[in-house]
Amino acid sequence: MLPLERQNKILEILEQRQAVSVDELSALLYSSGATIRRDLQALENGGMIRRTHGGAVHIDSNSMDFPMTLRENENLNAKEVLAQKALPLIRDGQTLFMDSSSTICRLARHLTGFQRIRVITNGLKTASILADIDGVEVYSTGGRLRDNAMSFGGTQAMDFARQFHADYAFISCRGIDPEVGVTESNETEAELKRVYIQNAKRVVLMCDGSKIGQRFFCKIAPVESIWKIITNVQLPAEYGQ
Amino acid sequence: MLPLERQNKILEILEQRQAVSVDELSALLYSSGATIRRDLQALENGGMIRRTHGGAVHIDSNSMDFPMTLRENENLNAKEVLAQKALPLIRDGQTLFMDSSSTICRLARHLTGFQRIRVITNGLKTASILADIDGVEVYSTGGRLRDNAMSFGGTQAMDFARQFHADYAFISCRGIDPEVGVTESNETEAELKRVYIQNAKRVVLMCDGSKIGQRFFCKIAPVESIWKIITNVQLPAEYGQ
DNA sequence: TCATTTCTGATTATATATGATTACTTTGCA
DNA sequence: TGCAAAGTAATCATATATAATCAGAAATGA
Repeated sequence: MLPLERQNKILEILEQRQAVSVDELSALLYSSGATIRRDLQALENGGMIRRTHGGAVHIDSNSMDFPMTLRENENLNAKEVLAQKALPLIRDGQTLFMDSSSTICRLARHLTGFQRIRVITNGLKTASILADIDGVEVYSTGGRLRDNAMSFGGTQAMDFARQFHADYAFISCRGIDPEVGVTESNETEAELKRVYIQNAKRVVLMCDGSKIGQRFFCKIAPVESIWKIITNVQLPAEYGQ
Repeated sequence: MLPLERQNKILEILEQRQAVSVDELSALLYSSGATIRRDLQALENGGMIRRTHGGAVHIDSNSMDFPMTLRENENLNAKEVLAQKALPLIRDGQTLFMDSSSTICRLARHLTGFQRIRVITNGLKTASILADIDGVEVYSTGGRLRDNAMSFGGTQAMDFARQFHADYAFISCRGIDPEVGVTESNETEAELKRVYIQNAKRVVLMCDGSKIGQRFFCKIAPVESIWKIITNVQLPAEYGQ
């Protein structure tokens, strides 16, 4: 059997079964263990499978499409908790602004089972996740793509967002403080969040405890303009929640 | 037997079977191993098949998506071949329109090593790939995200594109025919491509041989408005190339 | 017609793939 | 923790496939 033909067969087998052992492949494909191992190594180098001791496992194709950034992996639990708290607010037929942060992106993953939800976002990853969810109509702001943040910004993005009015704006921030209000470290991101806030009926701020009491350079809005703060810690009284 | 006739037979055989060996082809087509090997090499250079030691395997369109290590780059597929042909056209400092097709997306992956390239695209994946490349400034059209195509479309996307003027428009299509011109099966995608064509100095059409002579519902542009057609087969004279 | 180019198959030196062997690593269990 | 079993990577000899070269055959074009 030809080398690539054999490797293709291995891939086929791994699409039907989650995992397979070297011995099984060896028997199925009439090749020695050494040959199978070399095939598996080649496939792994190409990113097609993942090796395990004694065999290989399937890599599912969407997980490799957009490799998770480090930022999303850290504090995963906290973000998941915030998403679960936010979810009950949402109803069928609503229109939502969602910023490009990884916290809000986490919420996007859970937007399943709704009908006629409309989302306007400047987050590339959020948009691509929502694209796969039935019942969600996605609008992306477009504009200049900010390299490291995977988010759109700039005049065009703001103009785009201004065309809509939403039931909720789901936003995150770098810091929130009773005196200074909600702050962000990047002006491009901040100005777009201001647009979201202006054009939404209710503003939901989602941030973990580490942001509380922090102050950053760009002011987004005073605490009073936030309808609800969703966080994983007890909030002091000054936040008016 | 003529060389091209023999190569077509090889392709036919490989459409029915996953893989075939040089010896088998040699027997089936009454030619020496050397001749078969030369045919296979030609087909591989055109991106039509993938060579393996002892024979060749069929290229199936999903498996070729992308994980390509350096060593695997020697095995080119059709989209890769087109990308390599298009690359020399591009110069530092230029502005490019790129559509959302997978063919153009492949070109995007190679846009490395340039300076001050500006790209306007409606392709979600193209945008996210370019975001990671230094020297490329990415603008995404935004607009309604078309679920299955991972691309933006609609009025907003068109309005956005109209704000720019580009040196090149790199577009793909479903069909091209000397009489009907360039066609597409989806109107949303087609109307955006028309905007790209109108606002670009030169239009480069990239498509593999299977599109030649095909006609689809939505007309994009006549053949004359295409500055250069990049394909992996010999073009008949009527295409004016 | 002849000259030129392209194509072909034989030859050979080189490169690749394979399975056996062996020494080493990981795993799981006591 | 340490030991046995299972799995692996490295090496090697062998078989097979390949690219490179060449000379003759077939097509091409003046």
